[in-house]
Amino acid sequence: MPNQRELATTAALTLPRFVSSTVRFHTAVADRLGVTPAELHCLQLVHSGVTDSPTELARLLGLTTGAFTRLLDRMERARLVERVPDPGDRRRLRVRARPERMAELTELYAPLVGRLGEKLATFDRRQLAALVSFLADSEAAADRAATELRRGESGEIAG
Amino acid sequence: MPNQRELATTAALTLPRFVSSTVRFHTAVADRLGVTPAELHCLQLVHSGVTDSPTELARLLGLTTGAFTRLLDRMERARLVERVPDPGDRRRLRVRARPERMAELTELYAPLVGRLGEKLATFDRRQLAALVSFLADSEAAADRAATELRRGESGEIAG
DNA sequence: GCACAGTCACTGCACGAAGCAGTGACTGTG
DNA sequence: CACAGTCACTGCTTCGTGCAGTGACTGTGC
Repeated sequence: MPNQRELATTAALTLPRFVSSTVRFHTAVADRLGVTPAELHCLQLVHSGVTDSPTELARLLGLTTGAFTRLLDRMERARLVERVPDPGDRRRLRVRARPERMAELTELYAPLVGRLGEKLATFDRRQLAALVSFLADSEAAADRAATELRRGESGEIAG
Repeated sequence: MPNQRELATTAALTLPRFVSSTVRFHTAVADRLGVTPAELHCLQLVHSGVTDSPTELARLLGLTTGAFTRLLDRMERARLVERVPDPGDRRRLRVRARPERMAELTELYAPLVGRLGEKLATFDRRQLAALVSFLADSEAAADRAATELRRGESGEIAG
C-alpha cells in the first residue's frame, strides 16, 4: 500500500502535465467556437446556471466590470449569449446563454466525453465511486487553490 | 451497475466544470509567477523535459516562431529560463529552465498536490489503479481532442 | 569551392484583449 | 427629496500575439 508521501510525489509529477493538457483542450474548444478562453469560461458559468449577473461573472473570471462589458459585447455579437434586462432593478442585467449555440459546445466536448465514458465503463462500483469523489474534490481544491493564489497575489513573490 | 450512456451523461455534465476550475487554477499560478498562461505552459514543457527546441515549443503552444521569440524574451527577462546556444548547429537554440525559479512553481502547486495526496491516501489499490489509469487516459484524450480540434480548425463551424 | 534553397530565430507593424479611471442611469435610505 | 452607493458602460493605455519580412547559418548540387 503506497503511503501518502509517495502519492503526493506522484501527484506532483503528474498534475502539471494533466493540467496543461486540460488547458490546451479548453483553449482549442474556445478557438473552435471563435472565442477566447475567458469567454468560454464565462459561457460555461452561465450555461451551467452558476450565475447570470455580470458583476458576479466578472469576479469569477477575475476581470474588471469594464473588461467584462467588452467580453459581453463580443459574445453577444457572436450570438453566444444575450443581455436580458432585469425587471426588478433597472441598473441590472442578466446574461442568458443561447441554446442553439450550446449544442455546438456540447458537440465539441463530445469526443472527449465519449472516450472518457468508455473508460469509465470498465470500472466497477467502488472504483467509480472513488473516481467521482476524487474529481469532485479536485474541482473544489483547484477552485480553492486558485482563489487563495488570487487573494495573496500582490507582492509576496515579486522579487 | 451504471451503463455507458449514463456515465457519458454524467461525464458531460461534470467535465466542463472540472476543466474550468483546472484552467482557473492554471491561470492563477501563472499570475503568481508573473507570466501568462502560455508562458507557464512553456515552462512546464521545458521543465518536464519534453523538448528544449524553440520551434518545437512554439508548435506545441500553438504559436508562431515570432510570437515565441517574444515569449522567450519575457521569460528570460523574468529569469525563468535561459537561452543556450546549440553547439552542433549555430542557427539553433536550447531553452533551459532555471532551477531556482522552478522551486517557486513547485511551491505554488504544493497546496493542491497536498490536498489531492490526502484524498488519494483514502483509496485502496484497485481504486488507485483505476484512478491513475483514468487520469493517464484523460490526459491523452484531452491532448488528442485538442489536436483534432486544432487540425480541423478552419471553416467547418464558421457560419 | 561556390551558389542556392531551406531552416532557424529574430524584428516592424497591426489588432485585439484587458486594466484603469471616469460617466451616467438607477436604487434605497435618511 | 437630497445623497451616497451600485451597476453597466466608455476613453485611453498597455501588453500579448499573428503576420510578413530579415539576416545568420546549414547542407546539397554542380
